[in-house]
Amino acid sequence: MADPVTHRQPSLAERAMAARGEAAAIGYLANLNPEQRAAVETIDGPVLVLAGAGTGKTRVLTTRIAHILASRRAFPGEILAVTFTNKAAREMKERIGHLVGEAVEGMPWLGTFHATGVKMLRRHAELVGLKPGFSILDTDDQIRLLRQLIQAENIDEKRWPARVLAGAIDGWKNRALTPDKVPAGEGGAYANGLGVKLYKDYQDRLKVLNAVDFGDLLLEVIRLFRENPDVLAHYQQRFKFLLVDEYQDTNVAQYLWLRLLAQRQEGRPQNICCVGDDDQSIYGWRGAEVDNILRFDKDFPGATVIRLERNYRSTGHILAAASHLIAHNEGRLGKTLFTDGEDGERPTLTSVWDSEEEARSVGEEIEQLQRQGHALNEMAILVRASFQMREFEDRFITIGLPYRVIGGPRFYERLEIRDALAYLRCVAQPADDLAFERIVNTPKRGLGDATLQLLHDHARARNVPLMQAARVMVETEEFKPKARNALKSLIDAFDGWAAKLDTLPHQELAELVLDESGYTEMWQKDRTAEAAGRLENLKELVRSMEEFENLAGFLEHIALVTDARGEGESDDAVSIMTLHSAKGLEFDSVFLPGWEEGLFPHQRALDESGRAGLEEERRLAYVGITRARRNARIYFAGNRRIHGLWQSTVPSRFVNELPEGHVTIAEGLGTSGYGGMGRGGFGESRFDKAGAFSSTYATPGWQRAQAQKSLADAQGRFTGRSGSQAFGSTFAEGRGGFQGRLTERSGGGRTIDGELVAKSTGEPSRHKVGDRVFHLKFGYGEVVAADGNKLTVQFDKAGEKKVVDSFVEAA
DNA sequence: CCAGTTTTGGTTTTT
DNA sequence: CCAAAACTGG
Repeated sequence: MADPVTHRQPSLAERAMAARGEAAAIGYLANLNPEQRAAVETIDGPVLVLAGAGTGKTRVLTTRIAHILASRRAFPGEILAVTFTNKAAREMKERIGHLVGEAVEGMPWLGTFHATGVKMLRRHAELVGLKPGFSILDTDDQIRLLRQLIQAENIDEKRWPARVLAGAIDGWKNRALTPDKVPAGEGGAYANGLGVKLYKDYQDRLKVLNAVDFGDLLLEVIRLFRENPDVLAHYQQRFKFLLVDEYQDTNVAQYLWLRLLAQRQEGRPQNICCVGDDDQSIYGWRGAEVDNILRFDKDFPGATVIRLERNYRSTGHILAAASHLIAHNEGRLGKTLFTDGEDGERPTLTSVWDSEEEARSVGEEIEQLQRQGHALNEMAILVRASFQMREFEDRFITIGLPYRVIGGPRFYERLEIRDALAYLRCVAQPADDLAFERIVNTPKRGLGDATLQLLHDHARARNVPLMQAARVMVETEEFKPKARNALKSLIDAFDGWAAKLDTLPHQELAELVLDESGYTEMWQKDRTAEAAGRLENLKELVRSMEEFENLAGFLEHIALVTDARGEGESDDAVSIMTLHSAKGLEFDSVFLPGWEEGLFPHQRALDESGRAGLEEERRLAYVGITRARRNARIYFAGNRRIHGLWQSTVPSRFVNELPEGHVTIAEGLGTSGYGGMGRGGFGESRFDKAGAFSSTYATPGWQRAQAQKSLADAQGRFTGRSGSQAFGSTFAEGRGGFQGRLTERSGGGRTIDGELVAKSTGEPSRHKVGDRVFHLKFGYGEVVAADGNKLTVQFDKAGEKKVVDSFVEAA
C-alpha cells in the first residue's frame, strides 16, 4: 500500500487508524476467492473486472469500496461510484453499510450516472446556461415539446411522428452528438432534412424553459467539463477512486464522461475500476457500446484485467448449457465459467404444439414444483417480448396460480401520477410550462385548444411563462367569459397553494392540491376498471412524499427514479417478466418459453443489426439460462399467433446450439390428459399434427383451448402488476381482502390436471344473479350465473368470465 | 367536449 | 386478435 509520491506523509494517528482498518479488512477479505480478492486489492491503476454471471460482481464492487474506506485510502466523499439503475445504487449502499458498519454515513457520490450528473449540474448550472432550479423532462414532456416544434415547422405529424424524432435525438445524445455533430446523412433522414434543425430548436427551447432531458444530464456535464477545465480539475482531484458497475452497458456519452474524470494526472495513478460482463450486454439497441468494454485496455493502458469465472449460482449442467451457447458468439472477450457445485438437473427442452399448450405445460410444471415444496417466489418465466406474457397470465388466472408481472408501466409513468406531479410542479415552479399545459384542462375546465393557443401566442410574444401569460390575460377581454372564469379560478387556486408552500407540510399540500383542483374527484366519478387503482396510486404517491423534506426534494427524486417495483415480497407468486428485466436477478427455477426463430432471436434484431443483432439475442439467451440456480426449462412451440393470425414456427437456432450432453429432451409430463397430446421431442409434435389444419381456428390447439376454457372454473388470484405497487405497500392491500385469500390458497389449494379443485365452500355467494360487481382485472360486470362461490360474470369490457366469488366486490 | 367508432400497428427499457 | 390512438358525430 505504498502511497503515491504526491501524497503527503500520513500522520501518526492516521497511520494507527489505517492499521485498524487493515485489521478489520481481513474479516471481509477472507470471504473472497483469490480472483475476487485480487479485484478488491488491486487498488492503483485501471482495473477491468470481467465478472461472469453469478460470480460475485456486486460483492467485489462493494468490498472494494469497503476496503478503500477501511484502509483509509479515501473518505467516502472521495469515491465516485456509478451504476445504471437506482436499484443497483441502493443495493450497493446497503451492502457497503453492512461491510463497514455505521462508521460511514452514506456515500455522497454513489449513484446512477444521471443522478450524479444532476448533482454536478445543479452546482454549476450557470456555466452551461441553466439556472440551478432547472427541471428535468421525462420522455412524455419531451415528446409534447417536440410536437409543438414540429407543428411550428408545418410538418405533417402523421408522416413524421414526434416520438420518432424523440428517438432519433435520444440516439444522438447517447452517442454524444450535439446538433452540429450529427452526420449529415442521419440528420436528413427525418422530415426531409429538418431533423437536425428541430434538434437544435429543441435544445434552444430547453434552455428557454430552463429544462434538460435525460440525455442532457450527461451531455451538459461533458460540456461543462470541456469548457471549464478548472471545474473538471476540481472533480478529478476530488475523486481519488472511480468505480463503474455494468460497464458493458455504457454508451458513448457515459464513456466520455468517465474518461474526462479519469484522465491521467501528474503523479497519480488512474484509479478507475470497471466491472462488467461483455456476455451480458443486452442494451445495444438503446445505445450501449459493447465496444467500451472490449477495448478497455486500449483506453486505459496498463490496465489490470481480472476474470471472475467461478460461478456460485447455477449447477453444472446449467452452466455448461449457457457457456456452450454463448461460445457461438465471436465478438467476446471470452470467459469460461465453472462451478465446484453439483451437476444438478439438466436443462430441459420441451416442444409444444402452440403457445396455449406452452402456457399449460409451464403451469403444470410450476404446480408440480410447488407440490414438491418449491416456493413460487423462486420461479420465474422469462419471455422475449411482453405480448407473450398474456397467455401465461390468462392460464394462471384460470388455474388460480398466483403470479406477478414485473416490469409493466412504471409507477411514475402512470397517467394519474404524471398529472398529479404536474400539479405539484406548477406549484413549486410556476414557470414550468409543460406541467402547466398538461393540467390546465385536467380535469375538464372548458379550456380547450383554442384557449391554449391564445395563451401560447401571448406567452411567446412576451417571452413569459404560460402561467404568467394567463395571469395577465384573464384581466383582459381576449377570452370568452367561460374560459376566462375557468382560467381565473385556476390561477387563484394556484396562488392559494403557492402561498401555503412554506407553511403547510408538503404532504398535506399535495392532498389539498389534488382535492381542490378536482383531480381526485375526477377519478372518483370514473367508473372504469382502472379508476380504483389510480386513486390508490395517488394515495400511494402522497404517502411516499413522507420520506422527503420538502416538495422540491421530492420532485427531484421523482424525476430520476423509475422504481418499477415495490414488490409484494410477502406474497408467494411466480414472476413473469422479460429477459431484459431479469438481468441481475436469479431464481431456483426459470422457464424460458418461445424459443422460436423470428421471436427469439427476434426477426427485427436480425433485420436491423445483422450479426451484431444475432449476437445480442444470443447474449439474451445466455442471460436467461444463467438466471437459473437449479432448473432451466426451455420451450418452443410449433404454432404461434402473431398479430392475430396463426403461423407455424421453427425452433430457434439457439436450441440447436445447446450442448446435447447437458440438456434433456422433455418427455412431456403427460398430465394434460387432453387427447394425449404427446409432447415428444424435437418437432415430433409438429409433425404428427401439422398438415391437416392449415391455420386459423381449425387447429386442434385452438379447439382444445376452447374446450379448456369452458372447463376452467377456478378464478386465479389477482396479483396486480408490480408497477401499481411501487412505493412500498401493495395495491392488493389497498383494496382489502386479497392478501388473506392468497395465503389460504398457497397453503391449502390442490390442483389436479391443472384444474384447481376449488375447495368449494358450499356457501352461497354474497352475489346473486343480476348483481353488478367489480373485478380488479376485468372491471365492472353483471353476474349471470352463480354456483356456490363460483360466479359467471358478463363483464362490460372483458366479456364473460368465470370467477371465484372472493375476487369481486359489489359495484 | 365527449362518447363511441374506426384505424393502426404490435421487441427489448433506464434515466 | 386486441389495445391504444386517432377520428367522427352528437
